[in-house]
Amino acid sequence: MELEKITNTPDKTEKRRYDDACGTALGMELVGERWSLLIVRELLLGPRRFGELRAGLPAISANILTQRLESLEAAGIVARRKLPPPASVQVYELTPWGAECEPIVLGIGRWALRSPAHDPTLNFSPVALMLSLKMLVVPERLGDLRAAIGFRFGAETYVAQVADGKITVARGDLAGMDAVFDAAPNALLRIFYGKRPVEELEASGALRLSGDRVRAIRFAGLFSLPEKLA
Amino acid sequence: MELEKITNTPDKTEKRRYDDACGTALGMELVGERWSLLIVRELLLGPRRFGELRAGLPAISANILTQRLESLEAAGIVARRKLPPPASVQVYELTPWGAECEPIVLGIGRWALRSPAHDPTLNFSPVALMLSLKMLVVPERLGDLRAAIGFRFGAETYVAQVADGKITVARGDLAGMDAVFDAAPNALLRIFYGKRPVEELEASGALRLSGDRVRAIRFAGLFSLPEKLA
DNA sequence: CTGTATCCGTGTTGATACTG
DNA sequence: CAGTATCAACACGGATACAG
Repeated sequence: MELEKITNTPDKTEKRRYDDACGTALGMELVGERWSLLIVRELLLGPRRFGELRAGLPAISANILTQRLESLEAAGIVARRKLPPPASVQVYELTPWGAECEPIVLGIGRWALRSPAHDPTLNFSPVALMLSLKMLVVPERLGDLRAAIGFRFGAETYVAQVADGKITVARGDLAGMDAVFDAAPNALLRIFYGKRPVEELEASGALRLSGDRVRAIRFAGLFSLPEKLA
Repeated sequence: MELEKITNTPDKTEKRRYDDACGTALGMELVGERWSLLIVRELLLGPRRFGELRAGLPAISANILTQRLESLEAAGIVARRKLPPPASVQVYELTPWGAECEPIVLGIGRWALRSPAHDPTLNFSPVALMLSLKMLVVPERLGDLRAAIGFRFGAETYVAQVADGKITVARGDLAGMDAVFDAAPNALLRIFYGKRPVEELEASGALRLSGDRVRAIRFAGLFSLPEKLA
C-alpha cells in the first residue's frame, strides 16, 4: 500500500523552502528570517561593527547575530569589510542591492505602526529613530523649509537635512547644524510623535536642545504617527 | 559575586520578542512569521477558502495554515467570514488594513527578483502570477494602451485592465475581454518574463490564446523582470 | 574588544494521520 | 472539504568558553 511514496522526492537534503517562484516568497527567504530585516535596518545608515549591531538590537544573542550576518552575506545583501590599518576592524555594510530594500523597511514600519499592538516604550535604537524620520515625515508639511538638524546619542551623531521638499538622514558630525537634539531615542519619540513640548523633556533632564530652537520645534512638527486602527 | 543578576528581568512569561519600538520590528512580528506574508499574498485578490489557500501554497501544511490564519486574524490583518446560505462556507479575507500591505508584498517581490537565487521553475500560483503583473509592469510602456485581458487557470478566471497609464488586476469573469490567455501560470511566466513567443507555447499545447492576438502580444510586452545582479 | 563555537532547554515547524 | 492531533526534527536564544 505504501509503494515508496517518498522515493521520488527530489532531494530531501533541502531545508524548509517555500517552493514558490513568486518574488515575494524569495524575498521572505532572503530577509524573512527572524532578526534579518532589523539587522538590515541597523545597516541602512552606514557600516556597523558587530558590537554596534548588538547595541542597536539588545535582544539578539551573539550566535544568532553571527548566523544572520552569514546568511545575509551569502545572499549578497551584506558585505563584510576590513577597515584599513590602523583601524583594522571588521565592519558589516549593505551591498548596493541590499541598500535598495530601504523602501521595504520603511514601508513595513509605516504600515505596522497603525496596529494597536505598537508599544513605544520599548527600546529604540538611534538608527531606528533616524529612519523613523524618513518613515513618518508628512511630505506636505515640508513646504520650503530648509533645516540642518543634528542629533547626539552619546558618542554617536546624526544629521537630518530638510531641503527642496525632501528630507535626508545620515550619520555625520554636527558642525554647522541649525540646532542639535541631545537625548535618548525614546525621549525624542515623545517629542516627535508624542508631541510633548521640548520644555517638558528639558525640565526632566531627558533632553538638551541647542541652537535655533524655533527651527528645531518647527522641524519636530514635520512628523506624525499614522492613524491608529480601532 | 552573582548577586541575583536576573531577578529584575520583568516578565519571563513573554515569548520571544524583538523588544523594539521600531515599526519595522512590529511589522516583522505581524507578518514576518514563516508563510504569513504569502498567505496575505493569496488573499490580496479577494476572499479565499482554506483549500484554495492550500492550493496556492502547496508546500504549507494544514496545521501551519491554521495557526497562521489564527495569528493573522488576532492581529487584525485577516477576517474570517461565513458566506450566507446556501453557500454557507467559511472564507478568509483581508481587513482594509491588511489590504494596505499590498505595496509591501509587491515591493519585496520586485526587490528580491534581482537575486541570482530566483528559480522560475518552481510552483507559481494564479494569484502570484496576476500580482506579478502589478509588480513588474514597466509604467513607461503603458502609454495610452487600453486593454482588457482575461486569464483562465482551470476553473478560475482573472481580469487585467490597462487604461489611463495604469493596470488593475482582479478576479472576475471573462465577458467582454479583448483577449484571453488560457494556460498554467508557469507557462505564462515564459511569455511575460521569458519573452518566448506565444506560438511556441501554443504549439506545445501549453497555451491557448483567443481574441485579439495583436493586443494580447502588445500587453505581454508591458512587463519585464528586474535586472539581475552579478 | 570582536567575534566564533558548543551545549542545552524550549518553542516552532512540518509530515502524517485522523475527525467532523 | 476543513480543519485537529500527534510527534519528530529543527531553530531559537541563553550561557559559556574560547580565539584573534
